Amino acid sequence: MHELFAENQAFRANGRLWIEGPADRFLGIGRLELLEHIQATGSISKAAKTMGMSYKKAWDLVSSMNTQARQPLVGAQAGGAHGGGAALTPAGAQAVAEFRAMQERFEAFLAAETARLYQ
Amino acid sequence: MHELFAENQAFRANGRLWIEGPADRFLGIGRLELLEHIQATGSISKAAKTMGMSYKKAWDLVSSMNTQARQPLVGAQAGGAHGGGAALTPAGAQAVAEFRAMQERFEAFLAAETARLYQ
DNA sequence: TACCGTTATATTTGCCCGAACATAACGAAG
DNA sequence: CTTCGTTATGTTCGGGCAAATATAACGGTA
Repeated sequence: MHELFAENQAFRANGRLWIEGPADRFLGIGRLELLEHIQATGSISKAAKTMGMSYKKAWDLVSSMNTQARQPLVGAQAGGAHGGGAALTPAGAQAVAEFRAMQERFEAFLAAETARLYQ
Repeated sequence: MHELFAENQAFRANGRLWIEGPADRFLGIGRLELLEHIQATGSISKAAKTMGMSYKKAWDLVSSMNTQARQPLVGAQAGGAHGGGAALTPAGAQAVAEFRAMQERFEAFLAAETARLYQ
């Protein structure tokens, strides 16, 4: 393979990884980061803002995950002290931890494949 | 993780894998299959037709690969006995073999990750 | 009870990417 | 020198999906 690519190692293996259900995508890197931001901020709207994402899109993603999972990943309440808020359920926290680990194994795979291009 | 997913194992890990250069995507599963069809048919247009792809799109993909690689992956000639044709160069055949193997390693990775969801 | 920031949801707008269409050149063969 | 199937390339068109916009409801608090 090394003969095919430039000496400066300009080429690399890359990819996308996700978990999908029968109907739709369930969890990918974008949804993972959204969950992590919800975990950090306690709010869907704050998480969306920090990611440069519209609230509607963020809410649609959360809705997709909550309806597909056996148990919701995000619990939210409208109204109240500061307008409301959202937090990860235990299932959500577990999903974040597990998929983050899966993503890291995938990145290790990609690094190994990139190295292989030049071995 | 097993508590998050249904007993019927409806969820699975999936993904996309490709090799990218400094400017653009270089080789993915779609381009790989195109190269394999060119290899089998000796023609860009026949390969495109069997894949249900427009000739222009197929040619654009071939052009992208040929301009990014150190050596062209596909050699083609217009005109002649039966209008011309196209064939993989040795570099093209090598790229097909190597990326096909990479893709199969990726599919093994996905199968292992899917199994892990329910372990 | 007015206010505030959030959740929740529908509708409209806009834009980009791919599909479709069009055209030219090539070169052996008859 | 016409025909044929292919390579080669530009341009136009349309649909689908993301973005933007709009609106309502919620429920503590002051």
